[in-house]
Amino acid sequence: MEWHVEKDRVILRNVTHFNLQQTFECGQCFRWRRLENGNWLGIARGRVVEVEQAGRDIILYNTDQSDFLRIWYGYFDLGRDYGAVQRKLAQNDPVMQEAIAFAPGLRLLKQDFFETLISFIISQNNNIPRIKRIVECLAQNYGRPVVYKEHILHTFPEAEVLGALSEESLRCIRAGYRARYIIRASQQVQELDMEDALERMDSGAVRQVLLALHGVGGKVADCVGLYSGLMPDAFPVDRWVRRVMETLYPGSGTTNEAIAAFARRKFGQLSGIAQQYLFYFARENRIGMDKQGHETDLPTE
DNA sequence: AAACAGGAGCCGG
DNA sequence: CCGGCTCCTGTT
Repeated sequence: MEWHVEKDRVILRNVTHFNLQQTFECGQCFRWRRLENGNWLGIARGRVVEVEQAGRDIILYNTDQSDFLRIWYGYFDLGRDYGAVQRKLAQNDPVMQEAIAFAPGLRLLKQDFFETLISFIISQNNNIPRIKRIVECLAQNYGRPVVYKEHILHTFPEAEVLGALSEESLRCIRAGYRARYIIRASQQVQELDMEDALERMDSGAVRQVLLALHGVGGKVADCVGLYSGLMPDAFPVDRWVRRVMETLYPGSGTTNEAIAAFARRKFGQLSGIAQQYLFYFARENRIGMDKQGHETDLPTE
C-alpha cells in the first residue's frame, strides 16, 4: 500500500485486505454510518472522517497528513500485514479458511478507550440495533457537536460528564439497569486516571484493571481491551463465539474460560483477529442456530 | 392479542 | 452457583 496527500484528503493506493463494510459491520464498532453516496462517515478522537472505497483505493476525506499519521493510520491498523495474518491463521485450519474467505477485508479497529468501554458495558445482554441507539443517544446528549458538510456528528462524552450524571437523568437513553454501570464506571475511570497507565501494561494487567470496573465482567473486559488495542491477544467469548467453537471446533471446551484458553493456545497473539473473523462468520451465517433462531447445540451455561 | 423468549452478561447474595 | 435485571424485538 502506498499513500499520498492531496488537499483535504489522503489517498491509499493498492490497498488489500481492507473492506469498509466488513470492517464497520462486523460488530466491533457502533457509530459508523453509511451515506447515500455509499461512503462511510465516522468520528474518533474529535475528528470527523468520510471514507470512500473505490476499487483498490481508499480515500479519506476531511483529513490531512498530520491527522492521518496521528489518528487514522493506527485506527485502521494500517501497519499490519493482514495477508501474513491470514496465511498463518488459515494454515491447516479449514474453519479459519472459511471464516476468512467470508470476510477477507475485515480489519480490527483501534478505537477510543472510553467510548469502547461504555459501548461494551451497554452491549451486555443486549442486541446490536439497540446498542447503537443508546450509544448514539449518549453522544447526542452529552458529547460535543462537530459539523461536517450537512451532517452534525458528536464526540463521545468525556468520563467527567457521564460520571456526573444521575440515573434519573440517564433515563431518557433507555439503557435500563446498565445506566448505573455507565455512571459508576465513568467515575472510576476519572478517579484512576487510567488511560495512560493502561498503555504501558501488558494484556493480563489491563484485564485485571478493567475487571475492577462496575459493569465489566470477563466478556466485556476482553472486548474493551481488544477493540481499544490494549489486549490484542484477547479472545472474547459470547454466545456466538461459543456456538461457533462448539460446532466447528468440537472439543474446544464447554465453559467460556475453557474455550478462550483453547483459542489462545491455538491462535496465540492472533487470537483477537481470529475471534473477529469467527464472530462475524458465525453471526452472519447463524452458525449453531436453526431456522427459528434456537440453539441447535445443548446450552452449556 | 397477549405472552414469551432472547439479546457481544454482570452484580449481589 | 443462581436469581434478577431494563428495555426492545421477533415469534407464537
